[in-house]
Amino acid sequence: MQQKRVTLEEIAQAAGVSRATVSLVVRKSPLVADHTRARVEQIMAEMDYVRDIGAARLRNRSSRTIGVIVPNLVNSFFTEFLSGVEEVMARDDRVVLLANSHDDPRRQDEILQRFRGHGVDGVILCPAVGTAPELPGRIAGWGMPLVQALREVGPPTDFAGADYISAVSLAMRHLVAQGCRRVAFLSVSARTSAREERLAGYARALAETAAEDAGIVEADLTWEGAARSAAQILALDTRPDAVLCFNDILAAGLMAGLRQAGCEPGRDLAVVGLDDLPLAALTYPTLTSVAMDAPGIGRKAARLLARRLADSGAPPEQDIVAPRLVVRGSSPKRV
Amino acid sequence: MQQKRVTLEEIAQAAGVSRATVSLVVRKSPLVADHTRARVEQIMAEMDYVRDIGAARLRNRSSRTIGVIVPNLVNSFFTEFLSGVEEVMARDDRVVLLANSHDDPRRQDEILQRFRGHGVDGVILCPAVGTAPELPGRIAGWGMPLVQALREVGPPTDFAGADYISAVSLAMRHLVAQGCRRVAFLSVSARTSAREERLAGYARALAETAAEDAGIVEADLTWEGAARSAAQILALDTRPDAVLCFNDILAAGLMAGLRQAGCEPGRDLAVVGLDDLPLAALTYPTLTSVAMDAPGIGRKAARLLARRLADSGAPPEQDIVAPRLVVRGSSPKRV
DNA sequence: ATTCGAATTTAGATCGTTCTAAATACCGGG
DNA sequence: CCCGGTATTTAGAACGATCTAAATTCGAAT
Repeated sequence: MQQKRVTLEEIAQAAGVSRATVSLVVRKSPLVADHTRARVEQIMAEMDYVRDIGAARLRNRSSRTIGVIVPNLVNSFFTEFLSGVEEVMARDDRVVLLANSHDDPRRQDEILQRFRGHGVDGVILCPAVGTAPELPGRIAGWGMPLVQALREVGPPTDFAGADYISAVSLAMRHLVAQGCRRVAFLSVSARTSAREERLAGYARALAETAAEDAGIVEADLTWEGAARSAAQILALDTRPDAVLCFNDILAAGLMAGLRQAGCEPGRDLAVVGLDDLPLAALTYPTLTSVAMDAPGIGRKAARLLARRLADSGAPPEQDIVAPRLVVRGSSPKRV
Repeated sequence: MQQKRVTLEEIAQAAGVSRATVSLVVRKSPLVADHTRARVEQIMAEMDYVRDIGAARLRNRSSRTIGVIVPNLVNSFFTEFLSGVEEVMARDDRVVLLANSHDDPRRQDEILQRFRGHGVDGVILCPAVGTAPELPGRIAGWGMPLVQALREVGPPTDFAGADYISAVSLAMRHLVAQGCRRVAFLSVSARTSAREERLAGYARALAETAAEDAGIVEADLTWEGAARSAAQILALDTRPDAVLCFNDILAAGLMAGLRQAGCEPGRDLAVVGLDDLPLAALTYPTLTSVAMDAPGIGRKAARLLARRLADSGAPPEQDIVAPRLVVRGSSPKRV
């Protein structure tokens, strides 16, 4: 069965000191004399001591554990984000509790309760579609430090995300430079801040450039959904010469759908995605996209949370990464 | 600061019963009278009681937490796997501690120590490249239930994975049926059981079918690596008419590389992948692949661990999912 | 030697839960 | 109204660490 743990008490016994001293050694306190520390450390190594973090947390309220809630583990944008979070936390000797809300606010609530029960030090939340704007306030009421990431609800909290307004602008200016004029937008149907932001970017970019609004089409956030919407896009009143997509998954699906409909993406219709997933280099034609550095956003979110844990009084901070255009084959120069 | 928690004691006080009774209610013990239970539950709801799982674990040794170690969070095979694990665990009201070994055994060791300190109930491990075969034994020595997944080291433990030998056979028979004869294998360079298994499958399939070995080429496990290996493949002594790839990422990268080298994948050279990642439907030509049901493997791993937690004496079990061929555009009939 | 302050070490209470063993309440039958 | 038993409830000791406050040790200065 479960092996009995080696405890502080046993180490203390073996080293001929008190439990408290060993505890100080474990926590690398400068209070303990060098020779004592050395002896205790050696004995800990010999006896394979492993500190019980749960017990420690019970007393001092820090579990060195943080929770991360994402709405999805299939979209690689979230997993790249996650890997950034994990990287920083591991370096900081913290551990990540992972949960998937499946974009369901009820499940998200349950997860938060579970996290609460586990005594996480804080949470990084990418709010599910339909999350109540009051949620961040409630979480704060529990005394649980919160960083929102990628999406945002309610009044400002710590937030790490990407500037999709600029990203869409960037993409639009590129399309115009390539000679496109009638640009459609392939959006996602779920109402999230991510969607609103990109649509706002689209509107602003239309105002700023010579491009004309060829229409907005909606699809599920799956490549199949995007493929199905190809027909709709081709049937728009103003036949677009370019499509700007909510993200690379939709863009890739759209290209597949277009080809099926007899329209060669790139040649007949420029396509641009957002996020620059690894996928973008593997489609044909390769996909022009705007890179958002998902792991970077994850690292930023992790650092924001670390800062918040250190200083709960600091004012909320927004940490936004700048987009970077990556031109590939799906948006060639028009002649 | 950290809000003070509502404790059992306070609920007990408010309900006019003892701490022990409230504890029984929390744990849904049948010992407590219905009317008492009802009253206590109501008060718990009113006071927003959240049970401290850390404290509970300290006493009864079950944390309802399990650890998962994957070598990689970018390959979506692992994240799909992960989502299967997470799904089953969440349903079972357990929580997943996630860590990424980056295929580094030293990091993997550190993670295991952290997990130990957190008192996880068990671990699902996808061993890093170069993991010592003794590791599972050491973990067992700690009294920590272990399930290996996708890769395996050391003597048999509980294991959930896919039958890649059959998968490769399936792919090979398909290629032969399409009229291919000279089949090359694009492998990954890192030595893992996953690699050995697929190579063994390749060897066996060559023996079973009319196909001829056109050679084995190695690449990094990235699409860029695979793209670079396209030239090598085209330069093999026996010019292959088909390439079987270690996984879809390599297959997609290879197709991109082939095209760059002036060879049209599908038409000039059939390509088949393994895993059937979502990616496979989005390449051009779309990629024939062998589906391994990654989330299904994750669910199996989670269930194996749950079973092991319930009965630590049971004999080790291997749970292997069967492969399923998905034919797409990259392996057309030869004429 | 004595004293003082700094450097080290420690006893004992404590965190919030569950366990054990025992106490109390309740019920129907005699 | 007492009895035996079942049904419910409970006091108090754990679990393994950390905190507080106080005790001890150690030099150096007197």
